[in-house]
Amino acid sequence: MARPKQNLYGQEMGSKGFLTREKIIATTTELLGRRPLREIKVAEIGQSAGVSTSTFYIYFETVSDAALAAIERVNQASPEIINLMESPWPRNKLLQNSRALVNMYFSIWDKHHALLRVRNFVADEGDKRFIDARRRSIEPLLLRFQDKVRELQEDLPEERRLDPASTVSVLLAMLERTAQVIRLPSAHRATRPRQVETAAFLVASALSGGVPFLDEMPAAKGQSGDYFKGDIEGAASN
Amino acid sequence: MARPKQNLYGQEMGSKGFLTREKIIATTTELLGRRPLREIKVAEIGQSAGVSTSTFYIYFETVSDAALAAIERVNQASPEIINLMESPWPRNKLLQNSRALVNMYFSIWDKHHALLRVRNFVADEGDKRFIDARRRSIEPLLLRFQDKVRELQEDLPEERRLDPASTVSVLLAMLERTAQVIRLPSAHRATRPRQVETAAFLVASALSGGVPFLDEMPAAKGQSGDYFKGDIEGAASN
DNA sequence: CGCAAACTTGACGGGGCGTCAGCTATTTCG
DNA sequence: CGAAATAGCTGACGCCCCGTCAAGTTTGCG
Repeated sequence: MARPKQNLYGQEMGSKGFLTREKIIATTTELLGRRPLREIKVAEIGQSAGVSTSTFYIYFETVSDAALAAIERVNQASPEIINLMESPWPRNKLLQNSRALVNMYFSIWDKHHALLRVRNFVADEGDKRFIDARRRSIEPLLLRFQDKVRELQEDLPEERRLDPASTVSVLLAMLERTAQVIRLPSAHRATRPRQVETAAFLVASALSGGVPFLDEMPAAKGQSGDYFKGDIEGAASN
Repeated sequence: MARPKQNLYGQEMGSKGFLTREKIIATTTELLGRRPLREIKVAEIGQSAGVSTSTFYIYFETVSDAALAAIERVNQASPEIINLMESPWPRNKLLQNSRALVNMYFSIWDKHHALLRVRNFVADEGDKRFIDARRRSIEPLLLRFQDKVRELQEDLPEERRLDPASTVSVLLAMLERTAQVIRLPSAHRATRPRQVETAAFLVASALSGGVPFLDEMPAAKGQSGDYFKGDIEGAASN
């Protein structure tokens, strides 16, 4: 977002500078698809992009910064997904729609897995720019997801509803990580279609708040501490 | 595991060498708690551990290798968790037990988040040693999780059961990522206790295979492709 | 055309990387 | 015990990447 109008020297960027910057971003994107971030050198980007390292430093401070610019271009909320999330989800289509959502979500991760992985990793390290990039990228999805939670749980008695913000946060966490894990070789017999199926099942369960064991369900928004008094060692450490 | 008996020079390690190696691992662990992996220099580890950089290279090839050694020491399957997973889970305690499990799991991530994050990131990049480290670390949990799926779904008609391997893979993915995300500042009102609650709810749902919308549930192990025919762009790319 | 702003680069000092020869400490064993 | 063998440690060095700067080239505009 907020495409910069100046380079790092404070100069107004004209068409030539803009193109050079674009080429650097494109090259960085390309390299990140083939090699871990930490192995990508400024000299390598320069060589592939056909500019000197000095030129690189006119537009970016570090390789991570160039990667961030590439990451900002990834649209996690494709028109298809938005469209799906904004259409009504009748009860008898809940699982089908969840499945479609999961597949759409995974296909975006398939396409951009290197960039999205780096984004999340650096964000997890606490880098505010990457945290913001992630937040901005998932926000359109997140808000519509929350609406779906409210929509699908409006029939439930209040005390059995799940908190929309927390529910969506956990669901997106599941989707993010499953999209990654699904790419790793699995020693156990977890196949992609079956993991899609499980993910869809969980999305549907959480969205609808449906539970088959209501008899023992306490206030759904309760404090978890009430039910687990074991020795949580340093649960708030670091 | 498989503590090396030799250093990288092919020498048998005596007690002195062993202690030096331990000190390097401990220092690496400590530094990783304060600073991202990529910023940690060999010289810094050496200085903190009271050895020269040359000594470092006798025991490890790179900083990542030292980090891997530190990671191998983390036991994700604490006795408490194993104990919980091996005890019976009566239906009317399903959610409580799930909640306890989630809290135990999160507390381990709280304690070792830096190491576990690095482990998963490097594994996701395709590094076999880190992939193996992750697999070995979660296996005790994973197997017992699978047993619970079978145990809790044995009453269900076969066509409604979830595939244990895929179910557990997705659940662990959810727990791993949620344990991370829970640490990030949340712009929306997702609080830790509520995210624990949602995670526990999803664990309980998946373990029991319970669904409130059985009427439209197809063969639970089906191919996801049957239900989503939209334009999945490059779902198997890269 | 001519000037100012935009753009690019080669060259360079600084610093982390990884190796090696040579020294010290410990162990082995006659 | 003493000496040879083995384990352990390090300073110094060459290499490569980093990030900057002064000095050049190109572009746009009056």
